[in-house]
Amino acid sequence: MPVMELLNRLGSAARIETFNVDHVLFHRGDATHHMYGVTHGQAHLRRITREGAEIIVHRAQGGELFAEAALFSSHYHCDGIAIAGAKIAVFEKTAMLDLMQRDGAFAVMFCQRMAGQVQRLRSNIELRAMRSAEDRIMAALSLRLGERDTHYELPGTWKGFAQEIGLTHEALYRALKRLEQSKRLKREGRSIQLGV
Amino acid sequence: MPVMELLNRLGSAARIETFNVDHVLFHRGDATHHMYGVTHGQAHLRRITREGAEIIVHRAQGGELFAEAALFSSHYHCDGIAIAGAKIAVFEKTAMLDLMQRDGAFAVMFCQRMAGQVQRLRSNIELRAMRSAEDRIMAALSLRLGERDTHYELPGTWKGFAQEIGLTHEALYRALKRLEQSKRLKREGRSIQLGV
DNA sequence: CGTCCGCTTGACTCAGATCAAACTTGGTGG
DNA sequence: CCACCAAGTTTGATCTGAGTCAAGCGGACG
Repeated sequence: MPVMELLNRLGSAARIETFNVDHVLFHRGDATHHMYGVTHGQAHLRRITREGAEIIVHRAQGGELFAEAALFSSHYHCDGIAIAGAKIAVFEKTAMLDLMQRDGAFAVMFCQRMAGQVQRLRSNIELRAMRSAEDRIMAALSLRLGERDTHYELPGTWKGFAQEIGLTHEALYRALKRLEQSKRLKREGRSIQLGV
Repeated sequence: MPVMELLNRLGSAARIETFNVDHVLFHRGDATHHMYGVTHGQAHLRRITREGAEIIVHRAQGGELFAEAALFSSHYHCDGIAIAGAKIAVFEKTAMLDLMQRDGAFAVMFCQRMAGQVQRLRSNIELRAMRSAEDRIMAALSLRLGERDTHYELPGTWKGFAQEIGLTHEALYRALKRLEQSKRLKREGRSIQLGV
């Protein structure tokens, strides 16, 4: 788990904090002094529009980095919130940047993580451009499968999957049913068989 | 323009190619030897689903890097296509990685670019989660505006804007009209005034 | 044993997609 | 300088499929 790796590498420039109620880690506009990593639970990036609506820009899960963009910006662009029950690793921004400058291999690894994220985010956007629920599901599954694979074990819940691809769970279940009826996939619980 | 910067830094490990018809830069599954940058025109990342449907995973514009993920992967995950009329910078993968390893500042800069992209992509996804065209437009504009700004000059066309936020141009124009009628914005050509 | 949550299905509604058509703008080339 | 073509802009009519609300089932977990 790279969050743990980071904790070791940074030594005293890192620590872990635990929150048993929702807690604001930073406010939009604050000067950036830290980057974070989620070790347990969730953390959210949130933005308030000028009309007062709240939009969640990102939900980080256990194992993921959080607010990486802080490294490259003088102030935060969103509010950062640790959700009740979360354990959050806190890294000194300057120490991180130093480490990247000094250790090329580390910098490359960090870039790799970011590149992976960019890839996944892009795929997700293109996915959501598909109007039809059925196409969207099939495309999402295709993206998650290897080239020749035809079987897939859903990591989370179907409801969660629906959210990830931008559908309501009802729409998802109905589309799944149609896909099964037209023999484009078979499923049993959370295990999926493509084609036939 | 950072693509140009890269060309200088990499010297003989970089070159520019021009394409007057659509051209496949690389196929999915090919070993990765190059990363690219778009200097003019467009390049697409494309994937073919097992049902034969084509999905465009990414459309890179002039000035953007293209297929950065190739740096961290042994083979391409998509097909890469230079659109007719494009000028594409071609960078040796190994030279890029070397440079990043050796030059910490360069690595940090590269990460910064990626971080910026991640931010924009995330915002975009959250944007598309909004059902209402009006909310979507207002939120998109809010994201592009500075905190206190109230005026904005649209960089591209309205039609392009519609695509970026996942609406048809018809839906966009109609929603704009409603927003104007309810005095939530005013516009004149491509210049926009929020509120009143 | 009760509660929570994921799962599943039904009925209805509506906002945005789609198809169509006209007008404007801008740029190209003769 | 004007004719012309391509692309953006604007509006109308219609339709459809996903959202919403509602309700019931079953398994997990304390």
